Amino acid sequence: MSQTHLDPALDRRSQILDAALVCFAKHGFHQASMHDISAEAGISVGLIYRYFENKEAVIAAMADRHKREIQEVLERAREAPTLLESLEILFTAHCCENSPKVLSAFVVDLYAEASRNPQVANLVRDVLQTSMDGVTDLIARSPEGKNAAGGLTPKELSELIFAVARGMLMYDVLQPQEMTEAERRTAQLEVVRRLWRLLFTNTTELVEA
Amino acid sequence: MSQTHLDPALDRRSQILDAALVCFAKHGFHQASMHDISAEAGISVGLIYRYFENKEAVIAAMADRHKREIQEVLERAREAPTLLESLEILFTAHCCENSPKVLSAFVVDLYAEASRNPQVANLVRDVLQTSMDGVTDLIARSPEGKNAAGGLTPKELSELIFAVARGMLMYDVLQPQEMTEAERRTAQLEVVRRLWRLLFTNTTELVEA
Amino acid sequence: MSQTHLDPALDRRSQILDAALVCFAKHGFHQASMHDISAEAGISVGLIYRYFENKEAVIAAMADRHKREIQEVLERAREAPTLLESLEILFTAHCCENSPKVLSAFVVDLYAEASRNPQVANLVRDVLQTSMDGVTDLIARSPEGKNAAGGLTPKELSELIFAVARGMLMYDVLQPQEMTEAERRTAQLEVVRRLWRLLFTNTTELVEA
Amino acid sequence: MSQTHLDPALDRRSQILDAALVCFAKHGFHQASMHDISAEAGISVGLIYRYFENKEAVIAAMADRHKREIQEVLERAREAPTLLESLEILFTAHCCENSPKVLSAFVVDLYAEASRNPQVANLVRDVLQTSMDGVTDLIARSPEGKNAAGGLTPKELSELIFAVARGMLMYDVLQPQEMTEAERRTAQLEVVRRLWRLLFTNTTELVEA
DNA sequence: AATGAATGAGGCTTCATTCAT
DNA sequence: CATGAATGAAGCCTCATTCAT
Repeated sequence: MSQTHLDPALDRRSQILDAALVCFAKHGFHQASMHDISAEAGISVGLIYRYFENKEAVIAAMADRHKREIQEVLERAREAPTLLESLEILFTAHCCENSPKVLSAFVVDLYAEASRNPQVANLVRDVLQTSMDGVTDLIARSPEGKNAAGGLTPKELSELIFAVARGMLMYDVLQPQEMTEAERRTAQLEVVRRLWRLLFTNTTELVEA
Repeated sequence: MSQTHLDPALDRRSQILDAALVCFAKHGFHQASMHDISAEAGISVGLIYRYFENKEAVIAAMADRHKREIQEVLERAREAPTLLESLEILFTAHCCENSPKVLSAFVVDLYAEASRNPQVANLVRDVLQTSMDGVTDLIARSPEGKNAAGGLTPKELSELIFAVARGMLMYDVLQPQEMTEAERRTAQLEVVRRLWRLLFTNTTELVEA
Repeated sequence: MSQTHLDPALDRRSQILDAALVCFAKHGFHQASMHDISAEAGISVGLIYRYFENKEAVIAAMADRHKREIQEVLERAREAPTLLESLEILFTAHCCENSPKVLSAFVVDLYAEASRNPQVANLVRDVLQTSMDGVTDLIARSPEGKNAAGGLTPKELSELIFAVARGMLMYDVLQPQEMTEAERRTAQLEVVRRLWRLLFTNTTELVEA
Repeated sequence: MSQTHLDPALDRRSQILDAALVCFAKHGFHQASMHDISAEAGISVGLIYRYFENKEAVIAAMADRHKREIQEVLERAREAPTLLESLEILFTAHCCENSPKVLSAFVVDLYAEASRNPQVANLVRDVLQTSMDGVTDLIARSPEGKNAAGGLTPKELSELIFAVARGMLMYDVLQPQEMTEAERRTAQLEVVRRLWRLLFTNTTELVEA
């Protein structure tokens, strides 16, 4: 509120990145033209270049902002009382943030770009590694995670959990608009919740009992 | 067999699609130029247009060929003696085909393209649905799958299994060349095997026993 | 003297022209951007437009200032006791003024610009004509010039002298930084001095004697 | 004639360079747009890029062609019976070639470009050095040049001669269209001829006589 | 069937110029 | 007076596509 106009330059950058996100999600990084972005942002093409060196820099800044958003979510997840609640926070965020909405298409494009742009690959790998390390840590510390099912280590569990989240996000881009995004997320959440319970319900205790 | 070289037009199409796969995986659909593809195929640009209406058609044909390859794998998977062996066949193929190699980058690009090209989306959704239906069926028929862990239905189990596979494939594009593709696949396979065993080892029986 | 700082607007114009000279010499008229000039002058872009209608006007003003500088030199040259000393004053100035330094590159650019900008062409032609007329006059009045060598008229002698000066200036822009500008000027001066002496040593007298 | 279509690629390059010469002379290197050149050549913009990497390459190729043309002239000059005739061949060519016409504006622009583009500077310096060395040699070998007037060495005489030629060429760009190019050349030739005679008429003989 | 020269629309980027503050 | 954010036309260059050979 009072912060809104503290730094107009940052506001502009955000405005441009918001527009870029929409365009990138709609057309892809390389199919979205600078003109598309400027139109979406309601500014002129030239103005983008006052805030970003070039298109590459816009993409990199988007990746960087994505990274910082994910890291924020990780902080919040760390503070949840139980492991499952932490995972739920992460999963919900990883799927779709609220403001600005991280569209699945953007994330898939980010990975596609990462496969050939080392700078982007580093950013994505970095944020992913940090997140996975955080979850590995959460698992290792939580009572449920200590003796997880299937003889899986905390690291492997973390890998599985993130793979599922990514895989579901990837699936999202195929969906026509029949189902609302909220419904889809709810349905997915139900499935992963059962997976998590399965992974972290200490079956050995059941056997012992 | 005897049909293989009867239709030279099909050979040309294959040759072009093989080249396109390499280029698409290396540069992405829209960053790869028709000239790149023609050079990779060792033919002239104009010749591509004798076999494909335009670039879009090449992409669509690639998606279509991908579909048929996956369906072939599904056939093989169906014939495996156990559910876990079926899954292994599918997982290995989904990661990387042998000839021509289906590179992870291509699949990620395919999903990215699907998010904005309805024709491609339909193809990808179709093949995925068919595969998932097939696996759902396999699970429902197999003794291990009937009463799976966590109260998950065969459909949900299938969703999980495919999500994990996709998620791991997506992760692949981030990897630098440190690890060979074979090693990575082996490591992934070990993790998913344990997941599958966990999902399909009927823990309720353990409790009952 | 007392007028020097009476008109701050003139100071601003000078400041801008000084900066423009540096930028024009470094990048050329059309490669130097208004932003370059404003940065070199340590002012904002907009301010330039308070003192000059547009970029063309800056170029024209530069040409005009160059003209007045040359005319000043001509005045000084006129007052020299001998023809050769007059020429030396002119030659030295034509090569490189002291403050602000008239860089050779600027002059070559000025002629290049003159070849397509009639306004600039008029200015340059005007100053050149004035200078040449002045020198023609000097020659005609001086005892050495009256019966110059080779049967050349004062006008032709003047043309030759200016052509040599321009040609040497043009040569300067090719030089790498090996030789200092001062050294180069000295070497050139030596050659032209001998030319002048050759032109104005009345050889006919020698013959007659 | 029969050579005209031996290599159509070379023809295209020549065609483009011819057009570029016209545009460069008319507007300057950086003011001439690629579209201007393509229009002058009667082809599309894209086609230029099949024969030249970029605009810089066109400029460099023009400089290179200029170099080869000058070298040809030097060869012809070498074969002239007397020193003065050699100089006349060189001077006429240095001013304006016939096919394709080397316009003065182009040469002035070339020097302007050389002052900031090292690649062009090297080319121009190279051709100039070769030409001057050639003339120095001609002077040193010729009976007239051995004991030139004014105590000038062959190298200094060569410098003077080239400076005059350059200076006159530079003067050309100022001329309005009143005088035809031929008339101007004739007038200039008359002056330089007298200079050359002055430089190379062995005055010592006069004295001795 | 096959080539690759040719086209031209469209993308990225720069920069002269304006104007609200 | 002075600033510099903002504009948008225009330039360079790429590339999907066509077509004469």
